[in-house]
Amino acid sequence: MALTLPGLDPVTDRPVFKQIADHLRDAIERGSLQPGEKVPSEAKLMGHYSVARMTIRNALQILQAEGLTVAEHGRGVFVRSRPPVRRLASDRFARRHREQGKAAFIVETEGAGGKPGVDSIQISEADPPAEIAACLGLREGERVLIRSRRYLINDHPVETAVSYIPAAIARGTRIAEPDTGPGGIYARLEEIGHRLDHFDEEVKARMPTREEAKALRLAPGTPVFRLVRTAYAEGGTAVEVCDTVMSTDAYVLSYQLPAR
Amino acid sequence: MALTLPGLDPVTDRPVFKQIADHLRDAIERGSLQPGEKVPSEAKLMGHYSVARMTIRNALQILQAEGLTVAEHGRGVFVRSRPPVRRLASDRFARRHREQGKAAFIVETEGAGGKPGVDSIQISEADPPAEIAACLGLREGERVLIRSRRYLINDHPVETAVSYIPAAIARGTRIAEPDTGPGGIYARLEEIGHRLDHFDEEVKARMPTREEAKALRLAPGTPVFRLVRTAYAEGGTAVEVCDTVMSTDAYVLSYQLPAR
DNA sequence: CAGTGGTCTAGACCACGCG
DNA sequence: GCGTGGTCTAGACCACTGG
Repeated sequence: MALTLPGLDPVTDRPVFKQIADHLRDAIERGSLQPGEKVPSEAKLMGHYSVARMTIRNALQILQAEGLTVAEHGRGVFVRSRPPVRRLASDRFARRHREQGKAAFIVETEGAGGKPGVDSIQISEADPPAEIAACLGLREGERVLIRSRRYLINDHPVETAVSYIPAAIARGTRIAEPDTGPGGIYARLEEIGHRLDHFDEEVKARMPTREEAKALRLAPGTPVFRLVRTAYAEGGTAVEVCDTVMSTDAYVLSYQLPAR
Repeated sequence: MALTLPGLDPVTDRPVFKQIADHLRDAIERGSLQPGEKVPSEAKLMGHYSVARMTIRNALQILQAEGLTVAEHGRGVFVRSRPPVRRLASDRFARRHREQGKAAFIVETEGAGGKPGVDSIQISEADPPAEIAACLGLREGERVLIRSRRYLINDHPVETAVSYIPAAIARGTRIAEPDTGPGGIYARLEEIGHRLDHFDEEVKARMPTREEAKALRLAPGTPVFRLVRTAYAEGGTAVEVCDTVMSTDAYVLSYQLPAR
């Protein structure tokens, strides 16, 4: 193989498969293996190290779990290349952006030279999950409009989002239609008298569920952000909660914090 | 075993080890297996499903990579119990907190009933990495003071942090001492005339490197947050960059976004 | 077709935790 | 000592990719 890998250390206590993973990780971090490049096949690695196949596979799996490589059946194992990231600024829901008439996602994606997309739009009315009811300050029995959708950039899914709006507010408005019109949900909320004051956004990160990995076509070893954002109208009433799951590969979040 | 698991589906295409992982995942999500509880041993699962050990181990590894279980050598595999989380509010660096005389981390941890700790404090002066120099707006050749440390709650590490302060600002001040005094770095910066205006915070998440996993004693399947926070003084000069890596198990980040 | 990774078996020996 | 998970071997057959 073109790539030169060290031999095994015969004295160390470190298990063989971890040593092999270390060698490959080093090669990736040094740049000897470039993003997109093919890692030596299992057969070649078996030959190089004179070990059984399972030992090689264990080593490769470490790298995969670390998000450094992806395996493609029948083709090989490849160093992962990072997709372009989208930067979310803390003023992304400012009124001045909304007034331009497009949803935040569309504007930002086009601005970055990508093709935005939204699919899997589903709308329903139901009792809210307890966590959401608490965010919205709803009493038992008050229902919510649920809008769920998936966002794509250049036909690749990057984010799923579910919005919850008190049914008392949304019922009969364009918020309950598939196309919410220019400026999206927030523009409609302001039109019907809920002038927005601020948003609270809560950020967690974790490994995806199977469903999330599928919906976002996540490579193994890719965590997700979970954002729960609550929109407050002037006067302090919560008027919407948006629960989103995003590929951490595709996003950098950016916030401004006050010092005073 | 007390837990009842379904049998294998003889018709599906889904590989056996994935089916087994599904059964166990269901049991965890349903609550049939509670946090801290022991998953049936490999031997028992081999008996229940009549499969080879590697098949069981592959199944268990899926759950581990998903962050649902941890294996303890010689004891068994256990459903992970989530540690208490620390919530970081977006006003956590507000001056009113700083003026109480304690560092943000100490105040918050004690307030939540935990025992705060800081260790591995290292201080040096060096040329900044390119990324940091860019954040600080430094010219070639301008050096920085580097303060690195690790934060602990109840003796468990949760976060590593590295601060970079232009050497021109920090040299000869208490910022270059191991103990920065009441209110920490930011209080000292304000005392010497750099009144803080705001912070920019950039949030990413990814799987940890080996070193990070070790320093934070991360369970397999736990991603990390990487925060890079730049402090700006009134007038717009960047006076500090803080690069932190945090266990996503231990933190929820919370931000307020403007709507105007 | 050859080469690749995906799944699975049936063993082996070791290291750790606990009684 | 026994049960646990950790590492490793040496095979097998399958499914996918590409020339």
